[in-house]
This record gives sequence, structure tokens and C-alpha cells, in this order.
Amino acid sequence: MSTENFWQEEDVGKRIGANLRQFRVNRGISMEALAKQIGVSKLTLIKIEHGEANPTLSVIWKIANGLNIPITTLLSIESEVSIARKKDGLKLISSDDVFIAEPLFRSHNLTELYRGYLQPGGEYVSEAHQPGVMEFITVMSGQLTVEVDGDTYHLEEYDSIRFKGDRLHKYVNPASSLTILHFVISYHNF
Amino acid sequence: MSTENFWQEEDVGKRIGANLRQFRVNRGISMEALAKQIGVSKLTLIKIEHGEANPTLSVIWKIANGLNIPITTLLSIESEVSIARKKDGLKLISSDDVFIAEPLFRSHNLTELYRGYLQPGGEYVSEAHQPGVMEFITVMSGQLTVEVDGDTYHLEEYDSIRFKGDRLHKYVNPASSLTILHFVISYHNF
DNA sequence: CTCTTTGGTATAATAAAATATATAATATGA
DNA sequence: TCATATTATATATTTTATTATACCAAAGAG
Repeated sequence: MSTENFWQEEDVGKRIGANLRQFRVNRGISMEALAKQIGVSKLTLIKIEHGEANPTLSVIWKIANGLNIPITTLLSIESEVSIARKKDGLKLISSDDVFIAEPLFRSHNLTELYRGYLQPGGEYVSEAHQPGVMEFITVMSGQLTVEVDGDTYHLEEYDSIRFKGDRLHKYVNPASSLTILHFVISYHNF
Repeated sequence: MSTENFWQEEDVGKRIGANLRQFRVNRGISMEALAKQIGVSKLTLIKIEHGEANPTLSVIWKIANGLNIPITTLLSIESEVSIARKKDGLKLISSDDVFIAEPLFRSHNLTELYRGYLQPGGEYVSEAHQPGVMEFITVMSGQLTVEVDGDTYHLEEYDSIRFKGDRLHKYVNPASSLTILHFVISYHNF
């Protein structure tokens, strides 16, 4: 569960441009109409859509706000449908592996999902992730105890916990049955 | 064009400023050092940290890149630990109780988690979300059939599916037992 | 106490983003 | 086909983000 390489070295201007075009066309708004609506000149919009601009934060905000989408969406890329099946996952529990994590959708960089197995009585210490990372854990089967910042939280089946992942945290299975977990790691969260 | 803030409510400038300061201080880098490192003037950094700036995309990118964090993280807000327990679940949606969705972390962020219950034989049609939305579904118990864009996908326990949420999609429980689901809605995804 | 670092201010100069306007090119529809 | 709306280009102008420089005050470190 490492956090590296979530950064795509890519022209952010192109991203904004492509996304702006997609959303704008998708809603059937002309550049001129949008320009007038959000108070940005048409030329500026054209240059942004072509990826030839270096827009100001205020302009970026106006566009996102005018299209009624989060500002971060304007900086993101698209993808398609894909499925992660349990039977296709990595190896199941081997007796010496206390904790196993299976990445579900590897191609996704800003939101990663994992399926995790924690042996009865087992515990696992996770390194601190990059600052700004948010972690969501859901217990799909069994029980889990989470330690974050010295505090301990006990979760039962179908419970979820959310915490900032930029600190040390420990997972413990206090029960005598296998714990099956679901992780969401979000690299762009509020 | 006037000079006032056009983004009064969710002052993005303040966000960037606060986040920049946090990450910078967290890493023990002085403004001057960071300024020199990423090729941005000290004054610019100061004004950005104070939320008094309207930075250019290139400057935003240099900062994010220099701190080695995603650009979107620079535009986000923080939060703390919180837990959503099954027994505390709020019920949402359900005209006929065939499908129930419980929001897990009702807060101001771009990643939403839901716990869902779909009755045996039940089906639920979800309206299309905003463009750019990504949806992740994991079957925590039972079975699920998902229809997206005319295609049908069958999921069993612990399987996950990912798809763009900006289209109509239908959930069906083809089995005779209750299906318990886990939803991740991401408003800022690839 | 000095010496140094750091955050912050003031000002002038520069680079460039954004606008306004006109016009051509390209589609789109009747 | 003509007519019209939209996209794109060109130029000149305004606005402003950014830089460079010097300076000040506070906080540590020696």
C-alpha cells in the first residue's frame, strides 16, 4: 500500500482544457454563452480549452463554479468500467502472512481501493502516508481495532472509520476469526 | 473586471494558503528555501500563504510539485478521525424500502461513502450523477447485478466494480438473500 | 549581547494574463 | 443554397501576477 507515483507528470493545462471542453459540450453550452455567464472572456476560454493557457486561480474557480463541478474535477482524468473479483485477487492467506492487502483497481491513482485480510489475533502497523491522504476502512467481516495517534477504536462488522493517513496507524484483529477489510485511500481529500 | 473576491464563500485562495503553510511547515522548509527550490518568488509564496493571492496555474503546479503532493491536495481541507457504526446508520432513499442507502461520513469532502441494503429480488435505478464522478461498489454480503450503459455485470461477495457515475445505472439483487453493499462516490477522479 | 535566520512589508519594474474588438473559418440548419 | 451560430485567429490595450531589491522586526542560537 504505498503512496508513491500518484503524481502524473502531465500537462495540467491540457487536463483542464480537455475537461472544460467535455463538460461544456456535454451540457450544450457555447463558449460565448459560458464566457458571458461566468464573466471570463471568450478568448481566455478558447486558450484554456486548447491547453495553451496558464489560467489564474480565479478563472479556474469561475469555470468550475460556473459548470457546477468541484474544482478538483477540472484537474482530473477519466476512466471506464472495470471489475475486481475476489477470486482474481492475489494469494489468499498463507499461514505466515498475518496481513494481506489486494489492490483492487491499480490504474486509479487518486483513489485506491484494497481488500485486506487480517488473521485472528494478528496486527499490522502501517507506515504514515503522505500528508493530505485520507484513509477509509470498512469491516466486511469479523472485527477490527484501529490505533491512530495513540487512540484506539474498535470496529465491528460493517462499521467504517475515516482518518488522516499521514500518521502511524495500527490494525489489530482482536477476534478469533478472520477479518476481511475494505480500504479506500484518497489522495485528494478535504 | 473588478478586483474583489469572486470566490467569497469557499475561498479557494485561503485553502491553498492554509495547505501550503501546513505542508511547508510540516517539512521544516522555510519560505525562502521553498521559493528558491521551486522557482517562485518569496513574496508570491507569502501572499499565497496569506490567502491574498490569485496564483497562476503554473505557480500552483510548481508548489504542488515542489512539495510532491497532488495539485488537488493543495485545494482541499482537512479533517479528523470519525467512525460510522452500523447501528448508528441513518436511513436514506427508499420509496418502497427495496433499497436503502446510509451515508457513512456526512461531511464536506469529495469522497463519499455509503452503506447500502438491497432486498432479495429488488432492483434500484440510480439517476446519473454529475459528469466526472466515479463510483465504486463492493459487495459485502450477497450478490449484485449492475447494469451500466446496457452492459450487465454480476458480482459476488467481496467483488468490486468501478464505473463512471455520470450515466444511468441499475442495481439488481438476483439472489434470495439480502445484499449488503459498500459505495464509494468520488467526485474528483480520473 | 551580537549574529543569523525567518517571516513580513514597501516599492518599482517586468512579464504575462485577461479583455475588447474585429474578423475569418467552420460548422449547422433551413 | 443561403443564413446563422459557433469556433478560432489577430491585434492592441488594460489589468495584474510575478519578480527583484531593499528594508524591518521578531525569534533563536552562539
